[in-house]
Amino acid sequence: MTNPRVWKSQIAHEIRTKISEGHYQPGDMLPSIPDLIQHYQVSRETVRAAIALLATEGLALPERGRGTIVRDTHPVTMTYTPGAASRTWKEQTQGSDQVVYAAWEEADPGVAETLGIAEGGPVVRRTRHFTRGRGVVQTVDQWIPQHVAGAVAVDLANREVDDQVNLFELMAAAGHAPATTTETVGARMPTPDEREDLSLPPGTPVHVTHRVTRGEDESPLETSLFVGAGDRVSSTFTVPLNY
Amino acid sequence: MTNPRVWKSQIAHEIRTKISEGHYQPGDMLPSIPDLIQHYQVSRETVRAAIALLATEGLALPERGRGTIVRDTHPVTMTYTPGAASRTWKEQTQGSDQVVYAAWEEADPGVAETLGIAEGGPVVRRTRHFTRGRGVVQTVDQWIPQHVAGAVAVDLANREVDDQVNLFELMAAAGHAPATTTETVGARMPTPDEREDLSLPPGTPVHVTHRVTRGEDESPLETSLFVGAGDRVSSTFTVPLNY
DNA sequence: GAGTGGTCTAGACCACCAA
DNA sequence: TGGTGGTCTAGACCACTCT
Repeated sequence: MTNPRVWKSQIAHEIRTKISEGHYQPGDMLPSIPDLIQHYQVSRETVRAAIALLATEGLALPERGRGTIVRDTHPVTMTYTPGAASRTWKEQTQGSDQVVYAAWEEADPGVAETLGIAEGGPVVRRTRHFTRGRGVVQTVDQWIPQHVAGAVAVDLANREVDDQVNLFELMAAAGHAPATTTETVGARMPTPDEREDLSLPPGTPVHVTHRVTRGEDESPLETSLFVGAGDRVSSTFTVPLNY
Repeated sequence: MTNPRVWKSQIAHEIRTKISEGHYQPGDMLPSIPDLIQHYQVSRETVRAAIALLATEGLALPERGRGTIVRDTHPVTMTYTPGAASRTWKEQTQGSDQVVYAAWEEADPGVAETLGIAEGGPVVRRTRHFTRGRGVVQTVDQWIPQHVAGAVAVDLANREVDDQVNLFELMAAAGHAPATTTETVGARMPTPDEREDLSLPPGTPVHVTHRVTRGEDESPLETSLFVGAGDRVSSTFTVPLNY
């Protein structure tokens, strides 16, 4: 044979099919492990391996003492719209955001390069958590170079300053008016830290947005890294066409 | 104890740390399973479970007969830029795209709604594969409603017509000039089909873009669904700011 | 306490790769 | 042919939830 025995994939495939055909609805309990052992006449670990596969695909959520729940596949409940600010977040999502960290730091190589400053140069770093319902849905790290942060009328290294809209307006007032943002959007699996911060179930990717805000002269004014729960955050962009 | 025994997570954690600290570099081989059994004095399945964890996180890639390779964490090698067309794809990435399917179909409910036509109404569906190096990197499904597809000077249900730029120009020539696109970007784990099409290693999410192209009067002209390998595709948007 | 999933073991056999 | 990872087993013990 070219293949080893196939129980694991076989069982996973059958359950996956039953989910996609609606035999098992989101919220339903899957048959218990002992039931599946009976049904397929295989060992416990084999059944668990099949379920684990479905879990990493985001289709099932095993819970100790209760059973295995069929997950809602794409409950994309929230939209982050770029080029807008946290005011928009609140309006659109009825969520909230909170500054959890703000301080002067030395720019690491990556940040220094995107901001066009010297490595190790002074930057303000601000970390925010965006919340909706219970639980953090997106985290943001923001870096602002000294020549911008120092020109602004408030102390950005202070957690009190918590409104993005004001920040952009303050920048404008300080002679650093933001003109455009460039956002690069990608996906990857979360680090263990991110899984904890965002309470991610197994098999849920994160949605990563790297933003650079520039002034009229194209000089970078700030850069941010948004990391959102892949099953709860998406981004919408509208772009005029030229072809 | 509140926790069961922890070997699996413990071993995974140690290896993960060694990767992030550079003791194991991308491309290196991890110690073999027998070595790790020796080192940690645990059973084979326990070691495999730890490695499987790292694999689903995208950090390790076990290969039969060879060993387990440390994966390159974020090799985002390619950029899809929205509002542009496949001409741009070729210029930017030195890749190619190929039409693998083109035919008239009946609109399913979702497509019908986004296109603003009747459910089951006639649409042209076109599927393309975007390739770079060896292997498909992104697949696209596109739906064009009859009043647009029928007005265009070529037969879109024919696979020969393969250039997106021409399509937009053809639409314009037929009195349906595209004016804007709205793109919604998200992330999720792939279906088994997608894993095969895109040759995705375990633990790699897909990067999903849902696009709607509209004319001057906001009427939908086409909709597309882009599904890309999360470790190879990202999207970049530049947006003028208004705050 | 009964039932659920989580972890671990010791051993077996298989598929694949490279020398 | 020897080493690597992949699958599977039968049984044990543990942690958690619900009644």
